[in-house]
Amino acid sequence: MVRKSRSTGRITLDDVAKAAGVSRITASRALHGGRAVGAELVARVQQAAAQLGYIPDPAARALASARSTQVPVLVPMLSNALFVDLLEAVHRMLYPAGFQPMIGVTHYDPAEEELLLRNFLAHRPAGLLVTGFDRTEAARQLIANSGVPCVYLMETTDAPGVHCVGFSQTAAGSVMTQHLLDRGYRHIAFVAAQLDPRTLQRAEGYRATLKAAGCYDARLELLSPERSSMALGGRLLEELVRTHPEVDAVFFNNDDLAHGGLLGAHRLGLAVPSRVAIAGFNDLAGSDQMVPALSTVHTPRVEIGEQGARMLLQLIGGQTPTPSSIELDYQLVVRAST
Amino acid sequence: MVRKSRSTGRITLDDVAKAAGVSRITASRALHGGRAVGAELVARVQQAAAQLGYIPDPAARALASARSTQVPVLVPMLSNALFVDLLEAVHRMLYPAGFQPMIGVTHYDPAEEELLLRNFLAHRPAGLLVTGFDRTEAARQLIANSGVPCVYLMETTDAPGVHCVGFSQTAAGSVMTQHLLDRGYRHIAFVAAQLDPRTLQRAEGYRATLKAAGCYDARLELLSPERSSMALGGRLLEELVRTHPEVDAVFFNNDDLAHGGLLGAHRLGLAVPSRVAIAGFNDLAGSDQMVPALSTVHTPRVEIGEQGARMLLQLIGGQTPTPSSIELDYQLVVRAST
DNA sequence: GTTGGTTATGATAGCGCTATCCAATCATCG
DNA sequence: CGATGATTGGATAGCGCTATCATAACCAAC
Repeated sequence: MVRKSRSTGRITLDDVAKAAGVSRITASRALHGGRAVGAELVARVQQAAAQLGYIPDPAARALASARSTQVPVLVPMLSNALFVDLLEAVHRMLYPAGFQPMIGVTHYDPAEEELLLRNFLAHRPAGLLVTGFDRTEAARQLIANSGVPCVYLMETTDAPGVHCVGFSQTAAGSVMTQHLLDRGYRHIAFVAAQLDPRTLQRAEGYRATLKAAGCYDARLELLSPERSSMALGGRLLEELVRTHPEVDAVFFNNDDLAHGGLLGAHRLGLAVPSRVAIAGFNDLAGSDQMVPALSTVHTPRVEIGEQGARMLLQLIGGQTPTPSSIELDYQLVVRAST
Repeated sequence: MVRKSRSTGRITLDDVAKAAGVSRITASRALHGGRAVGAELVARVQQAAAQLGYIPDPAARALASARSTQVPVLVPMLSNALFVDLLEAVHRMLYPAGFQPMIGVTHYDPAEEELLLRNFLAHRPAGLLVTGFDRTEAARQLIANSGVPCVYLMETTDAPGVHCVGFSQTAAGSVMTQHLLDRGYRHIAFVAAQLDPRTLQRAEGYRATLKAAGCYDARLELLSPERSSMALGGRLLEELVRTHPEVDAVFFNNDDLAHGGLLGAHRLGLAVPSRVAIAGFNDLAGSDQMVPALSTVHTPRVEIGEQGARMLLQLIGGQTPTPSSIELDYQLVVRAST
């Protein structure tokens, strides 16, 4: 079929096909391997494509095949280094496999996530990576109805048919609390900001562990809806020490809060850990540099990104990954601050 | 024209047009405003679209119009909070205007940037935001030949026809150096990592200012190709103090290095600023929380993002922004560490 | 040979949308 | 009042690619 062009001078598959002396559809198959093509033709087409500098038009491919190579990755926030590490890992896995990760930032807002999802799904993505399970019912429906393979990151569930990679936030919260108990602290505060579900799960771990030890004091649990930051960590530590001077250890729910708390303690002239112990969560860059070095829980965000991406690639390839839910290990990292 | 469908049950513009009793092209124009359409028809079409839950297919739009709504934003690194702030600002401006910012991370690697550019340009983006001017010749050509409006961020140039928003890295480097001189320091070291062009420009400002004051000592200039990090900052401070004990001030090229340096000084038992003054660059979150609080240069990355995005929107709209080069102000922030 | 089952290649027909031209209507003006 | 131009709606023809079905070629088995 001959076609007249209103075209841009762009090199199309037709040009490649002509140069290789084959039909357009054969050129397509030779380049993208939809179906068997003779080895000699494949070579000829690939050479022609390389020589002409052919670049496939992703819009046309998406339109014709009802699938793009895009993979939206929805994370709550880029200012949390946790998610930057996660995104790097995801990118490292997906990009070489021919997929285009598209970063979407939800700002911890389910409504915003729903909007992003709606927009991204219009692009007919190859797959989908999202953070956690906390979303609007509409968003859930969008994912389900789209038929796009989806892997959930950071948290896990046993629900059948749900593919996820994460770790037990609750258990990780417990472990650090237990460590503080083991060290002999008895007035252990918990400080959290940005009260997303994972934060609350860690709080749950903290609470349960202290209750089991008979040391739980609700007044030592500070949950702030504000955005997590060093400044907030400092402020909350100060508040805590002023209103509850008996506090002898503070478990900050995030390393940035803990950094701020540690520095706040310095400002107040409180010795760490002798007057007050400080613990963090996530083991972000710099925690080992603090003075004293920060005890924290190292979370497997890189592995989550890698394994989540790998699982998604399997789903895209039509395989059924087993297990469908992967729970990874975290690591208690004991340093000088406790 | 009637068309048989191999379709997916997706709601198309045809469905909307039918429901509104107009032709497909009129529906398209009513929704996207390419050309004038009667007010009553617009209302009817919009209502039909809303009622059916119509979502335009971006791939089809891109294919038919040779333009998508995507706007690649290429930044060197997400682990530098600077660029996260920049991206947030860009997103805030572009998204409500109907454009889809696509984050691309170059890892400070021109070859990787070129690859990203090649891939992104295949999507026929509406516009392009890139960091600085340091790229491969091929990348330059790609941008120029694509005809896609492009705004350069972080640095500025007077070259005609180049649209850019940034600040003078050199001058900002000078200002902090001058501040240290004014405070009476005479053995001022410069510590940098990740030697991108902007870092080198700041080094240039440092060098020129010290030379003018007759205080320049090349041995106090530490340029490390490693990735910037707190750990590196601590390590380099230690090295500096060991090999050049006369050093009385250190200008770290980035706040994260400075944080590490400050903490390194603590570990070594060096009083800040009396034994050694510490200065940073960028005024990242937490610099005001350090003990002592970190003197630094506040850089206008949020404004760069906003104004860069605004400029790009003008270019996309066919306007010619004046001026084509915007140089923004930075702020010397003097705190206790100097 | 003919049948039947595999490949390997091609022709055709869209994917869902917009560019472009054309026709119809209406206001403006010498 | 017809000519002119501006404005609004529609018909047609693709954008660049792949799904789908048909066709041709080949080999094994009766």
